[in-house]
Amino acid sequence: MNNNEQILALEVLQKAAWLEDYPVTLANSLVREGRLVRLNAGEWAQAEGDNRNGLSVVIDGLLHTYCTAPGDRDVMIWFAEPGSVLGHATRHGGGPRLVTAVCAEPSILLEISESELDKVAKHSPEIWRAIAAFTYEDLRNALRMTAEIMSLRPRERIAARLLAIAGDDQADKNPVLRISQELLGELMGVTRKTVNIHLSAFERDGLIRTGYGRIELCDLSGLKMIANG
Amino acid sequence: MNNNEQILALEVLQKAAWLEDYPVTLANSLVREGRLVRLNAGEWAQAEGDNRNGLSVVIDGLLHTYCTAPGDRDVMIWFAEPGSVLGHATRHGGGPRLVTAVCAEPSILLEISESELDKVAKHSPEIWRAIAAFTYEDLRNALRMTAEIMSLRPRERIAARLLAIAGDDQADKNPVLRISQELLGELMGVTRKTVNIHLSAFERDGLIRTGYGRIELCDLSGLKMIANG
DNA sequence: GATAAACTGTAACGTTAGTTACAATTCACG
DNA sequence: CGTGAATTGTAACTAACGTTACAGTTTATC
Repeated sequence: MNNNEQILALEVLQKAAWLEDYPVTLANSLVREGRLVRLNAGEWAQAEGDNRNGLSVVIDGLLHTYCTAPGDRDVMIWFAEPGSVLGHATRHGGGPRLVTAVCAEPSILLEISESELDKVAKHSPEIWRAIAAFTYEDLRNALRMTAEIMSLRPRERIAARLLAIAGDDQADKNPVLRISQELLGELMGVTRKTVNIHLSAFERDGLIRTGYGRIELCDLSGLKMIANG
Repeated sequence: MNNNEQILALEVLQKAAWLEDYPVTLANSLVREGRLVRLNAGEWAQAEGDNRNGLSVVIDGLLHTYCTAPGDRDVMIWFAEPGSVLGHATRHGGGPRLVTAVCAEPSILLEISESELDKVAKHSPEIWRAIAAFTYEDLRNALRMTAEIMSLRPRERIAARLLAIAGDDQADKNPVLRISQELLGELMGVTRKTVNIHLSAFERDGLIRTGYGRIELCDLSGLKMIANG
């Protein structure tokens, strides 16, 4: 059982974008040093402000990440899926964690503490380079999001976010998002009503098809045109 | 002359937050391997999408960083001052740069290419850890900005941004920002008019004093209260 | 299959920021 | 000093989103 999970963890690490350019031994070391943790839906993987150091790699499940704005307002930032990394790894503490991560489904995390990272780094110092890489990727997404919110109006922003959530699944079929309009609004800082209005308009124009907790993107290029103004 | 600049570069690196926990030899190596570049106001240090790798450390001057949203809309993200780092350093290219950096003043940059970084890393592999650290710091700022934009209304956002720009200069005197209302608006995604309305209100309430291209923060705790709703 | 929970559709109203345009002020540079 | 550029002040109008509330629909759970 535990063994199965270890094998799964190894597979996830090997396929993760931030590790794919590094030797397999690195993924092996991480699984060997880290601890697998099972969490139920609703449980917190980590809280913003935690001072525990180290990383948590999502092996299975789905988490939602939140960030706190001034005035104790939480805003949902993004999802963490298998392969995503939570937490940080700066030297000497380096300050509190950035986000709160809550399990949306039962999930499995691989937790690697600061000292365990040090052990891995002893034989594979390039681990820090890999960590810099995924942090940079997170930075890219955060900046993109910031630029979108600042320069796009809700209608365009909704189109842009739909495309971002769909990701690069350039499969042959139309991408289908399983997400409520309420959550969509939370993700982009508008109310459900606003989301609803624009989704209805998109559906009228044949760009998407909506259902109960479900959005099918039918015309990706049309959505891109809207996102681009 | 060049020697003076090298000494300056060394000082800046030694004082930079992301290097302060590392031995001085690391800063020395970076200065030795890198090249000092002088740029005039208006010149681009790097463009978003550039595929050159490597880092640029701001040694002197001031740059504005911009990010592009869908539809070729540029939004100003932040400033880069001495000690800031531009660029990225992921393995195997790792994709285009995130931001466009434009000199607001004549500036001096220390450019360190990917291969030069590799040379430094040969003797000091911990350089990657330092790079991960400042990338994480940038991520922190970007997420904070995202959370602010999503959850705060312009009035509160303006207060929050004023405090962020003032930074941690918790000197005895009131912080003074030298920035136009136009630029402020660009920084937080609202129009100059909106900035103007709220700044006027703040001034009426004695929180700030405005002048030509100048804002003095008189009541930091009052501004914090507004930022917190 | 029945009941509750979650999600979506819709509406009236008020607020607020964007748009556009122009005038007044301050500064920089010669 | 004096001219032009940059910055700030102001205004009327429009459009859009937020707020609040409730009804209708789909799914989940037992």
